[in-house]
Amino acid sequence: MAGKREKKSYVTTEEKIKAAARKVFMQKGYGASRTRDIAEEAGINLALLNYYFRSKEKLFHEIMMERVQHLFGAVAPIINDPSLSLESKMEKLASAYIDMLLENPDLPMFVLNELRKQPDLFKSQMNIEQLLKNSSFIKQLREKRSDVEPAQYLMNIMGLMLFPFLAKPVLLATGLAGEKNFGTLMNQRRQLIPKWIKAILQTK
Amino acid sequence: MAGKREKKSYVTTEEKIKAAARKVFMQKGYGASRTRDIAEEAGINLALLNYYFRSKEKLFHEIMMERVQHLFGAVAPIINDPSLSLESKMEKLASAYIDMLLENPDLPMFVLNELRKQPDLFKSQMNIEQLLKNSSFIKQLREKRSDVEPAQYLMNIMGLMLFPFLAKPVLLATGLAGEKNFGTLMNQRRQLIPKWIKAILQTK
DNA sequence: GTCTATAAGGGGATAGAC
DNA sequence: GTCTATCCCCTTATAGAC
Repeated sequence: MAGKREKKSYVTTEEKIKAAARKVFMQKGYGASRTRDIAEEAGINLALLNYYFRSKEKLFHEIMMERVQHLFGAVAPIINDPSLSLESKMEKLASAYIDMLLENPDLPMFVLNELRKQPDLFKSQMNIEQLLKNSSFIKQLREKRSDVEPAQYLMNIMGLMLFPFLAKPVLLATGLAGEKNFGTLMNQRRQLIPKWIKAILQTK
Repeated sequence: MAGKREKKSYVTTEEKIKAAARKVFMQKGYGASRTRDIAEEAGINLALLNYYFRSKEKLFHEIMMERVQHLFGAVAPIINDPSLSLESKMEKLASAYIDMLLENPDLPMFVLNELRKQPDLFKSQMNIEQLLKNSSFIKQLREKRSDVEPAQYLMNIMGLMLFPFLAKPVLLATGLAGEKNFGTLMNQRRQLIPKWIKAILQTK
C-alpha cells in the first residue's frame, strides 16, 4: 500500500488519489463513478490507481469509511459526555454539525445513499448500537420524556440539522433559497434548532 | 411510443417495462442501473426496451418525472387551500405524507439524490417557485412568525416527515429501530409532528 | 513509482428475421 | 411487437518497459 503516514509537507500520490476519489465518488456515487475520472482528477495514470489501491471497490471502501467517520464522528463525544446537560448537548451538536455541513454540503446525501445500497458497511466499522443505547444522551431523553421513544427525538435533532442539506438542490431549484442565502439560513438554524428541540421536548 | 392509455385490464408491455424500470432505478440510481437488468426484471428482451423508449435516458426521464410528481404532488392541493388553518394543513400534510412514504420508503432518497445530480430536471417540469410563494401556507407562516423566514419552517415540516425515511438504513443498522418497529414509530409521528410543529412555531 | 499498451468483459443500442 | 445476434464503445484491471 506504499508507505503509510509519511508526514511530509508535500502531497503524496496516495493522498492525491484519495482526494480525487473523494470528489468523484461524492459527486456521482460508487456505481456511476469511473476510475478513469478519478485518475484524471488526480493528475495521474489509471494504472497507478490500481497500483495503490488494487481495485475500485477497495478504494471506495476506504473513502466510504472515512466519510462515515467524518459525518458521525463529531456526535459520539458530545452525546456521551455525562457532564453536559441535555440543552448544552443540543447546542454543541447543532453548532458543530452546522459548521461541518456548511463545509461538506454533499456529505450527508453521499453517506446515506451509499449506506442504503450497502447497509453492512456500517455494522462492520463500529458498534454504534451499544455506544448509543448506553449514552448519557439517551438516558437524559428518557428522563425528560418517558412517554415517547428517544429514537423519535434523535430523528428530530438529526433531521433538523441534516435535512436542509439533503434537500438543498430542491431548495435552490424552487427558489426557496439562493446559493448565498442558503448559508445565512443555516447559520440562523445554529441558534434556532436548540430552541426548537427544547420546545419539542416540552410538548404535551 | 405504442398506443397510450389502453385502459385494458391486462398489463401492457410498456407498463411492465416502466414498473421494472421504477424498481431498478429506485434501487440503484440512474448511473448504476443497467438496461439489461430492467429488461430481465420486466421479463422481456433488451431490444424491446429500446423499441418502446428509444434510450435508457428517455426511459429514466419518464420514471423520474413520475416519481417527482408522486413525492411532491400531494403537497400542492393542501398547501394552497385557503380554507384550511395552518394547524389543519399540517395535520393533513403529516397524515397524507406518512401514509404515502410507508408505501414508498425509498422514494425520497431516490428523488433527492437524482435531483442533486440533475437539478434542471426540476425546473423544467413545473413552476413551483410561484406556486409556493403565493400559497396560503406561506402567507399563514408569515402572519404567525414575521421574525423567521417561512423557508425555515418549511424545511422543518418536510424534514420531520422525510428524514426518518432518508436515514432508515442507518436506523436499522444501528439498532435504533427494527423493520417492524419502524412502521410503529412512523405511525406515532403522524400525530406527533403536527404538535411538534405547533410548538416550534410558538418558540420565543 | 510511474508510464504505455492491451487484455477481458460490460453495457447501450440497432439490424434484421419472424 | 418481439426475438436473436451483433456492433462498438467504454471500463476495470494487469503486463511489462522504464
